[in-house]
Amino acid sequence: MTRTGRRPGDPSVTKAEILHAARSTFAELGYESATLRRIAATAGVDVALIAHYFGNKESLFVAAHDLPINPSDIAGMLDGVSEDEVGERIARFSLSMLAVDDSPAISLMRAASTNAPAAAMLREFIDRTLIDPIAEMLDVEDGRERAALVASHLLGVLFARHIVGVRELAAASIDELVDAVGPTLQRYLTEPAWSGTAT
Amino acid sequence: MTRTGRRPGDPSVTKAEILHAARSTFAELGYESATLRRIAATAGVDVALIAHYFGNKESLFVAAHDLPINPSDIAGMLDGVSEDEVGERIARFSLSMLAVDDSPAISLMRAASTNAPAAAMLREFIDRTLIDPIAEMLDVEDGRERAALVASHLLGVLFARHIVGVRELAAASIDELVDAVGPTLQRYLTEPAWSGTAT
DNA sequence: GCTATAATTCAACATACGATGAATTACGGG
DNA sequence: CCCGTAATTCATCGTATGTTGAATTATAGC
Repeated sequence: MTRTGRRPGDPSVTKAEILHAARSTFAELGYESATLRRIAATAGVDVALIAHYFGNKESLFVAAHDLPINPSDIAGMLDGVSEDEVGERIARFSLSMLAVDDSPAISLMRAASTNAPAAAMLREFIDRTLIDPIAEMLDVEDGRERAALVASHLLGVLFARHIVGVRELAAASIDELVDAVGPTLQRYLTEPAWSGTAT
Repeated sequence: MTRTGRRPGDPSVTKAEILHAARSTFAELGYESATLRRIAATAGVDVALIAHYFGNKESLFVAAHDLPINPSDIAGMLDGVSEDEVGERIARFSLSMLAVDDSPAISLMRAASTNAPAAAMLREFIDRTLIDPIAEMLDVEDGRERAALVASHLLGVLFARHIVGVRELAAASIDELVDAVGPTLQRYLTEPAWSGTAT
């Protein structure tokens, strides 16, 4: 059995396996509890190889979460949708994309809870992929506040369903969630101005 | 300077200081990153004293989060509130109680993200202090599902505001949040049946 | 085909953690 | 006033972590 040294085959698949293992391990355990050794073991690789490719743990985390969704996805999805369907559309798109136990979104949420850089990543991600495009589409003065409320509700559903494991939500299907949450998002987006959020 | 041995004064205040330090440290850093040594340092105490009083880290965590709010608080607060004000009432009560950076709720949320026992604690807490009393008050078939949606939104606002630090929500006052979120909760609670959540 | 370079593992490091046991000091009941 | 007991610290252990450097093997360019 060959133990040390370079092994035959394409190195890029090894690298991809590391990223895959990192994603699912971070998603399952969060940033601090996901150890490099465990990720390496999952990827069938020595710890040092991770350092070789990614330098340190934080860089690996960043690399593993870099391109989950790009902002144009949401923007494109909103294209040509009638105003009164936009809430359901956002709910369905976001939830079906993100409501999976080992999705990068859940991973980021887990990590963000205990790790400041991860929280910054998630904040930026929410800004770029949710708040920015939604606010731009709405094109009203308090658009960002409305979009932030939408984002907060989606985050809450994901948190309650996948992290806390609230029974009533964990038992619900995506369709049922969309039916329940969609109209709420709709209301946040198109209800005529209420007392209002911050300046 | 006295270094070792028992020190003068009431030991119960020392114990209380440990619990206080534990709460704020867990709230700030989450379960894994909040080290016993740091908590001890914050409390001005040696690590071993924590072990003496609480046994191990998990027991300390449980002790530090044991009685933040009891179920009757919510139940009592809902007493005699007219049906169309209940959403705002829950929003105001929950948010003013929980929307503080070092509140036990935020601490539990942080810990729940990466620690299964903490997630179980939070799940039970949500069940007992939110879903149970609200569902009982509603007294309709899908009461628990409605209450779970309320809880998820509240969790989302807390998560987005205090953990992720979404600007638009962090900048908003409690009153503004209540104005925005209250009607949504109201809708979840009293809107005539929609397509529905799980069985 | 040779060789420089990249890929990969092994071994080890310094550090920090949670836990434990022994020692020292103050308190409280008789 | 004395003595058992509780409160508190010190010292240390075993373990696990992230990181680093040296050694070994396959690949790719000439």
